[in-house]
Amino acid sequence: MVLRSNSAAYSFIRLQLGIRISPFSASFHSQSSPKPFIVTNLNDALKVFDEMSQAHPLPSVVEFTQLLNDITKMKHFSSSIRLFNRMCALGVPVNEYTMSIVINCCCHLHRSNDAFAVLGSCFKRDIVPNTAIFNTLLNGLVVEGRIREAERLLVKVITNKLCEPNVVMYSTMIKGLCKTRDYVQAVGLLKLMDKSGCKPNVVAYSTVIDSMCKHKMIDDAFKIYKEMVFQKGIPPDAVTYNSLIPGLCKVGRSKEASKMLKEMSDDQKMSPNVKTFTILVDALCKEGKLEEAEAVIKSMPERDILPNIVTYNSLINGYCLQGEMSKARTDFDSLASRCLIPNVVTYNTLLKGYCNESKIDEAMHIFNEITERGLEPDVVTYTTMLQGLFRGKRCEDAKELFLIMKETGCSPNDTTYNVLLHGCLKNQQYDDVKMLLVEMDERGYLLWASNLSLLQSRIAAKILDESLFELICKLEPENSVNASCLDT
DNA sequence: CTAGGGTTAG
Repeated sequence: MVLRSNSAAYSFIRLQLGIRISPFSASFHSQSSPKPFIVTNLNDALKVFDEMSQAHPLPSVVEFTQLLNDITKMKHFSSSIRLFNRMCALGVPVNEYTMSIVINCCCHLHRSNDAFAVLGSCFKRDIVPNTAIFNTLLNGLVVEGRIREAERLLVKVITNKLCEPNVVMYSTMIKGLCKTRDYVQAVGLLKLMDKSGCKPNVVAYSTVIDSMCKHKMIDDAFKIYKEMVFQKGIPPDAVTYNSLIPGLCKVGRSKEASKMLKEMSDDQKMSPNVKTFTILVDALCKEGKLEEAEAVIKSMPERDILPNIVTYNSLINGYCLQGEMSKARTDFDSLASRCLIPNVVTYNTLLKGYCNESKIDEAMHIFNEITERGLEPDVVTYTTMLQGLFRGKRCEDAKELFLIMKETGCSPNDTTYNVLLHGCLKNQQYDDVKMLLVEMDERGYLLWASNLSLLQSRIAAKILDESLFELICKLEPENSVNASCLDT
């Protein structure tokens, strides 16, 4: 149970802050007044603040707080906090609303400790924190992964009646519990809300559903979904579907995903968009169901949704995976007539397709086309091309390209190094192995399992020197991924 | 002022 009874009244906040809690202090009611200034950037805002702070008499707390709110909305959280401190120094009688903005800023900066310090000064100033303030604090802890502390805070809020917890507060706690995969407690809290009269809504349920979908617990997710819809009568919304559809795709159940997407499309209140459809198209392509993927794309305009370049990248990738390069090429060539501009991912996809077919000259052609079209080859482009060159046994070209890559300022990453290492080992380019291992070690990159076994076998066969073992051990291969796909 | 979601390539 989350809400075990706890008699250590007040202790959590008091201990944490060293402050006295006065829940019965009078609340401050500010009057609203028109906005004095309109600011759109930080510099203007800071100028306005300077003017305000030099005015006689000093503008009211309401005006200062509105300015603070504007700066916070521009996401200049640190500046807001600085100005708040200056307000306090000026003697502006800050109120509950000012405090909530500052606490919000601290939490956005992942500094809940500072947020609690602000809460402490609320109590000192006899400002009663409201539910929104406690929700923000709770969320701050959850965002920082301090789930146990978040739980304790919630318990204190309830047992000490610091504020009336609402559905937002419970949902925030549920998010935290899901984060640690504590679904027993997360679901328990849903039930407890029900009993306590604070009925869980679609957000509370969808939080749990989404987390389960992300962790491939699709059956559990549907159990909660059914409970929500059929037992509680809460209809799903677009967010619920956007969790369940990718969740089904992720576990290879694209048929059900496509049924669900149709269900979603039939609902007038729901609006699946191009991303929702692209998830399904991509899943179908990866399962090799290209005709179905094409059908989904064809059906999109009927729903006033136009496939974009990302949708077509998935389709092109699907054909590349099936080895149907001519179809991939046809779709690629048709992009212009659909008013779509290929991006670097499009080219990388085709490049990989040609490399997999060992059509290195075609791949080279695509590679050159990237720059001709005014795009920049990225680390994926270079890595794919390097892999293709090694596959075509063009080791000298590969080494040359690696140099060009570095010269143009494109930093190789761990995949690049593993691809190079694999290529060298498979092509008997043993002179380069040590240099690559040293550079990987310098950058802290991990060794793929496939490369580890290649290295071990070469050492066992006395082709490579035993002294490399020490270096290999430092690359922590036990944590690395299996890249046996390279051997195809 | 506070809680949940979604796309492509090595």
